Amino acid sequence: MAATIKDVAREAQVHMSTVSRAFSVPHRVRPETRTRIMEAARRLGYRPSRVARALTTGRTHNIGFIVADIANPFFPPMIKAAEHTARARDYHLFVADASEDPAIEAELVDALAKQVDGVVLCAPRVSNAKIERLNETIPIALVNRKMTGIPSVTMDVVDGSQVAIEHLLELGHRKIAYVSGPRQSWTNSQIRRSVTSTADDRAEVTVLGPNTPNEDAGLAVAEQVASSGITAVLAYNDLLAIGLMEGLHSLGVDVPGQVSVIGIDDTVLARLARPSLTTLIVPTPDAGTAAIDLLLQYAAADMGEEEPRGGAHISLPTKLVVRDSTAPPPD
Amino acid sequence: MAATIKDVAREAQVHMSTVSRAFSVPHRVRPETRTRIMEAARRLGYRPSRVARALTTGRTHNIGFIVADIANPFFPPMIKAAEHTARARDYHLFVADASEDPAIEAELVDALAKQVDGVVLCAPRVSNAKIERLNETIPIALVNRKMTGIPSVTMDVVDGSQVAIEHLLELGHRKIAYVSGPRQSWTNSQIRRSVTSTADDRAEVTVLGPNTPNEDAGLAVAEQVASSGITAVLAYNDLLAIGLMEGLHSLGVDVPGQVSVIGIDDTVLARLARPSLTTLIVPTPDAGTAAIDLLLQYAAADMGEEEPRGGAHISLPTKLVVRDSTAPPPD
DNA sequence: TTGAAAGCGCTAACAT
DNA sequence: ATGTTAGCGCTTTCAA
Repeated sequence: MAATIKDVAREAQVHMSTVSRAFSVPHRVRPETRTRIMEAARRLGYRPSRVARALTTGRTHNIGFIVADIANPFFPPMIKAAEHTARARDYHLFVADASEDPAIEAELVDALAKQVDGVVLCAPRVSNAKIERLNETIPIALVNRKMTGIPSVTMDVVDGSQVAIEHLLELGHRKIAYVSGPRQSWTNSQIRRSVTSTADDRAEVTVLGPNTPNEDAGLAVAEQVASSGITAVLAYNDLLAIGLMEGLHSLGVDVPGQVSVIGIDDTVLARLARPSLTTLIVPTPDAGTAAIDLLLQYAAADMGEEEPRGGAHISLPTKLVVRDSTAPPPD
Repeated sequence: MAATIKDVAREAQVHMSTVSRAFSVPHRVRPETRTRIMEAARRLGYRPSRVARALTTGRTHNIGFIVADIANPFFPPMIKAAEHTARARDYHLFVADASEDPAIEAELVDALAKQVDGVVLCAPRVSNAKIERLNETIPIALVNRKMTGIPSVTMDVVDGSQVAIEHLLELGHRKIAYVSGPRQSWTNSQIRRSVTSTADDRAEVTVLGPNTPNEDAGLAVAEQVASSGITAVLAYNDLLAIGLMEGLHSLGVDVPGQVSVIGIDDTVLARLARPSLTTLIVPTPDAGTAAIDLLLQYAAADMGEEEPRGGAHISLPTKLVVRDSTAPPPD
């Protein structure tokens, strides 16, 4: 059996509360006593039990990190950064995959609520109302969704898709499609709106979707694109864009010769695809880090350490990277 | 404040121990009482505290899942499957990223030990001796490493790389290189050995490396490949293979015209790369699932519920998928 | 079938 | 600066 605080106390000839202090408020115990305790702890291989600690303090030092789909290459860099940041703050990360399902998402929050100090919801598919309700149980931070009263970090896709559309316009495209993502995605609605308003009367915009944000869905939408006279498309993400390119390729439609394609996210795939994909760089690692910090700050406030502020919002800049999938439209 | 077992007890007019039973051993409480309790619990929105439960039972219902690099596309599908499997067994997953660093790996196990029932080490970089020692603290299961006395699941890369080399041999290659992965990787040594013994005296084999298993390292090794008369290479993983292809491309070396390249893992990238990458399919999701089940089984035994068996080992089959990066050598 | 009581490992007043 | 004590929310003997 592993050593407990009691064992250390006996070994160091002090009371257990002194051992406790030595670990949690070191400066409140005499240096010599402290070293004696630390020595004893080391000899016994003692590590404080975070579980027991959580029970008394009410803080678990754990964070829930819920994503729509771990296998979507958009998320891993974000998870990685979040995990590193959390660890640097002495927090551990529960990672859970909601399979793009709002119900699972909510259930996951409930299931984790009792053993985390907060949860970050990445690209949540669940409704605002539900998030509101969940946030009453447990502090929540959002990534890729903005809600008043809840800390959140988003990527500036409004600006980004505007830049993307301008790029297409400059190339001379006048029939543009937006290959939409999931209906429940906040980002998706932001992009759609931005695309429409940017094109305004300078180009005709068709919205294709909603779609599950994966390659297969992109593949499936190729036919519509090919048969509609569209010369350029912006897709909700790289996965859809790449699927679309494959679909167009097998339909004998040349990219970018006949149709230009732009993705969003700049996942590893974008650079590797042929033609390489023009896409929007979104700073996913920064988002992961920012979300953790925001949550921790918010959760601390929630514990009464300071006034809750709630509504902090961080918007991260995006950047268009032009590669080989965009060109002027055919004559 | 969230409802506790006490609140439910009061609401249902029973003693808290009865509530406890209603949740953990339902059949040991009278049906009517049970429904009354469940009703009360529902009304109060009660969820048992896993933290408190862990303190008494000694089982946290959490699992640690430590990978070398979350951002390496090899891992996400495995993490996803593991998380789903764990959840189906009522377990939550701590995911941690060891950054390919043995020291961090060990530290992570120690840090998590107190709040998990076991940890699965994926592609561990840490030494056997250290794993042995860690396993005394907390049940461990291994992925991509075989050790007597510790449950593990590996991919059959010995067979796989044999098949890969035979493929190259059949195409007529006689000067082959193995672009090695990290020195501490068990899989790496397995492959290296298998490559050498398969080629035997039928081809000359050069080992290039060790290398960090990423694109940059692959890129860096291109020059050596180009200048050595090698006509085919098997790489430790897809990342290295793809980096190598890029490197060769920028050196003006044609793949597969002048040099054939084979990867391992069949990550999403392999199909997308140009030329598309011939590679070994390894069943990462199955590995994730198997690891969780093995660990849980082992951990249960460890708690005295049955005789510990320890050494279970599962080997998952691999399969060569031939794409466009392999061809006969130049005349 | 249910209740009473002890205790899991730790922290946090409070007392000394 | 350190010891005492109560208690976090739950499970688990032991009694009734």
